[in-house]
Amino acid sequence: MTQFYNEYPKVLVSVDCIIFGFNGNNLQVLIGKRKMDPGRGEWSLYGGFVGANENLEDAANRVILDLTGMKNLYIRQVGAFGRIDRDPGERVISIAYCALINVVDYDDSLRIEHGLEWVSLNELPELYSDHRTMIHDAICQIRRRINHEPLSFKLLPDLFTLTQLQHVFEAVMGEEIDKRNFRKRVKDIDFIEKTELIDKVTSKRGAALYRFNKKAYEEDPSFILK
Amino acid sequence: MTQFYNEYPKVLVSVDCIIFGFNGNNLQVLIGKRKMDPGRGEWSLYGGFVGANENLEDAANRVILDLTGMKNLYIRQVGAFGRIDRDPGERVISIAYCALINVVDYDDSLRIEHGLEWVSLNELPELYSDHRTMIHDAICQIRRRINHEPLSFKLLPDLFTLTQLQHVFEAVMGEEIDKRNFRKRVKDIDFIEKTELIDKVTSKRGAALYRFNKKAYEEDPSFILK
DNA sequence: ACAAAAGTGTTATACGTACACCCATGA
DNA sequence: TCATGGGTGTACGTATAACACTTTTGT
Repeated sequence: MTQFYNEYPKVLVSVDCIIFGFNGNNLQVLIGKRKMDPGRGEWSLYGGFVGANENLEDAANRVILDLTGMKNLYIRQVGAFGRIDRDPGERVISIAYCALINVVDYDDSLRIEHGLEWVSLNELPELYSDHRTMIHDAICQIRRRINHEPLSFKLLPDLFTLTQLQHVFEAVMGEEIDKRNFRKRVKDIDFIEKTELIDKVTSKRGAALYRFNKKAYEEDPSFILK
Repeated sequence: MTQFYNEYPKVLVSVDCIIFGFNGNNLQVLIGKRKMDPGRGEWSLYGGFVGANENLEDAANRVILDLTGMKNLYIRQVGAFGRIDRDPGERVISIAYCALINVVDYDDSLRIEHGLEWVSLNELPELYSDHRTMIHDAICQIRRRINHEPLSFKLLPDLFTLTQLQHVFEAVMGEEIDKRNFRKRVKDIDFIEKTELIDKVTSKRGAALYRFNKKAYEEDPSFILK
């Protein structure tokens, strides 16, 4: 079986998934209480071991599909976490992935079935092992990317108001943005398209609904919002 | 031995090290021809397997020490690479690390002993497995960081001229920089200190030598060069 | 004397930021 | 009628980018 590298140690490799959602005000992460030893009962990200014939990203997508029923999400590797004693059971090296989902698309019964909770970033409890570091690294990465990649739309429905979009940016960056300046910048971005539709849910007056035009983006993916 | 996760597959985990140097004009990477199967004779990064009781970064530092005799280098994780068939021998997941060294400090006999070559980024040959992707990801990361972290000095001697420093930035970013604008920005950075020393090697007139003041940096690590 | 690299300021433009009021509607 | 969120423009200051000539010295 092993042909070349007989003499070297093998270790368990897992993926841990940081699933971000947006509740209108805050970025939230899906966490749950561990249902197995070691660490039973501690708050934890959801993860899984990488199969012998499974790519890392496939493993992450498998875990996320299991958790959310969703496919083809925006997903990025956050990094490898391999501290010797990071898993109290035995040596496990874990590759963290983060994904962004629109919570409205999420079938909440799946969340309950898995015993998961949406927790706002600023209300995170103590977490198992190095999971807090993973989340921290993930949010740093998203902050870096949000002004250069069309991330923000992944956290929103297909149709969204500019106020909703602004709230996503504010939640990710952790600071308030001036409404007029924000809208001025958005106007310059061709692939954020105004539709004829009006959202009457979030305000009495009604707000114009916008849409991310993927084709327009792919024709000219230059994108610097700030 | 295995207490908790008996049923899951274990795999080999390695680190691959992307060692960047600067030759005065170009960024260069240390690569060598593989001396073992699989892939014997192909150009490759230098790596090593992660020990059962070894942290990932420790493994990377071990490999780099072996290769260069140098410790405490600037080192960053680039990412985990785990495509099923990335290693033709058997499943190996590799964590890529990049390091920056000042080539003048490097004992060239070690390079020769390991059969390594400095190769400029724009002259890379075909590389073993996914090593080209690793290098690509590493340089992208350095480009992102060079304006926010004091990286550039790691590629230079302790004393350097502003022209040398500018050449580092140009090599990393892959574009020319205006000399006057560059020097203007450097003047605003307190921890890049002018010394009384003059370098007479690189020019007839002589150029002032500068130094990175680590203490000053740590007191005020805010740093945006561009 | 000349070649080669060091060193030095000004100006125009673009960009980011601060800021306050009217509008439309449902309750 | 009033409370709520939607929508709009300007002025100022800062940061960035473009640009050319003089100095020193070794050969």
